[in-house]
Amino acid sequence: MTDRPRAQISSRKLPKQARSTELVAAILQAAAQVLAKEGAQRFTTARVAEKAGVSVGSVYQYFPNKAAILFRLQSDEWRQTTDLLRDILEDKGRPPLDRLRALVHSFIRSECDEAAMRVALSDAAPLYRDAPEAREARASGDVTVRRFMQEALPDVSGETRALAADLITTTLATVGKQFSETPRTQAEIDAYADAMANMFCAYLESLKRE
Amino acid sequence: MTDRPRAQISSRKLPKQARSTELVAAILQAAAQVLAKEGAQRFTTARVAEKAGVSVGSVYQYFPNKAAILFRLQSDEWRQTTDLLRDILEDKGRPPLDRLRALVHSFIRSECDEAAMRVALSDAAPLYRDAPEAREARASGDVTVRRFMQEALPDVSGETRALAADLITTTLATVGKQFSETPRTQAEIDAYADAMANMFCAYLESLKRE
DNA sequence: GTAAAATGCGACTAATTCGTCAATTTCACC
DNA sequence: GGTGAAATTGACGAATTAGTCGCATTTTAC
Repeated sequence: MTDRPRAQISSRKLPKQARSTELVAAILQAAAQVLAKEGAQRFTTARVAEKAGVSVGSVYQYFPNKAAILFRLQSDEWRQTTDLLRDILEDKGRPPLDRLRALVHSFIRSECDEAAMRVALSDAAPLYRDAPEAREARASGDVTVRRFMQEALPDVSGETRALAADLITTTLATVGKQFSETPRTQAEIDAYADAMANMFCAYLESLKRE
Repeated sequence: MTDRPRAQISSRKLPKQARSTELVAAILQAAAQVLAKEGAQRFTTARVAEKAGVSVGSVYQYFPNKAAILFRLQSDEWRQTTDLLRDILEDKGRPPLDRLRALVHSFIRSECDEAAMRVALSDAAPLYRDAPEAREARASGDVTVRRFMQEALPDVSGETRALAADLITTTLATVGKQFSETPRTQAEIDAYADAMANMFCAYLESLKRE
């Protein structure tokens, strides 16, 4: 066709490495925005590139395919959550059940922030969840919770403890996600987190008594 | 997949002859199979039609769009679950907490049957969940659980009870789904259901004591 | 037996999407 | 200023998909 005028975007001159690093960051940020605003269905490489002010070609320079972008977003999200979790659970200055309560509240609150993005990310899960990297990422995260359970329930058998850890982790994650899918007031959020914390504590207490 | 929610999701026209009734049944059965075997990504009207031994045109004769087929599958599934739930919870011959235990076991077991189809169905949820019909369907189902909670926790405030009902229902549904996503032995299934039932019972007991 | 209604067909259209690649621009270094 | 490699571009190819429409076939009603 005809030659088209260049879009002259005045980007700072930067050393090679930094330039591409920024590009990756821009792509990820744009991806998060597209995901939150448009939803998983309308999350396309073209839209991400446009939002990032970059061409599709550049996106494919740093990500092998669409799923890789989504997986990266999910990984970042997940590591953030894991860090939060560890900080709270390993604060040895407080009784275990207090820490668990605090954990539930933090988690639910953080789940309700950026709810749109998280929901869309889980809508898109079919695209990346079968990747081997995704599997191994999931497996490596239960260590903290196991250690906590060992401290909270020292006299309970390892098997029961592992099951309880699994159940609590899964409940927190899945119920939190479901809960955040509809908009809530802060009061509702706190009430729900309280109820969940009560349930967990009652459960652990009952295991202690056995 | 299309992106925006379709205007209408209910049946386009009602089958009048026996022939067409059979056709609808064939489409639904084929749809369930395609969903289970191919997953949400590869669930297309063409594949459903082929599996049903029918043409795409015929599919569109009775379903206004793809989402309608998925919604119908979901509805059927959901009604089946609701019936199961009611039968168990309203068996007045047994103590409430016994019934709750039985409910958890039944639910988890049923969730693990046809796991592939249910997972795919929830993967496809973005396609039908925003439809008005889907919203109202969800809302109408908590009655049974509320009644049960009233019986199990007569002395607890209505607010607390409603919250507990919501929490238990959501936990059962979401954790059950997550649990069924990976293949399990019967022993694992029973152990997990036991743990979950223990958690619920401990929670309700703790509410009674307050 | 026949006409009208109901049902069924499937090639086709229009739209969307992912990912590629030859051409172009930028930039570090001379 | 000049040079070549790295970075970036965006039009394009290939593939897939939802949904339509005119026509063929079957059933029903009389």
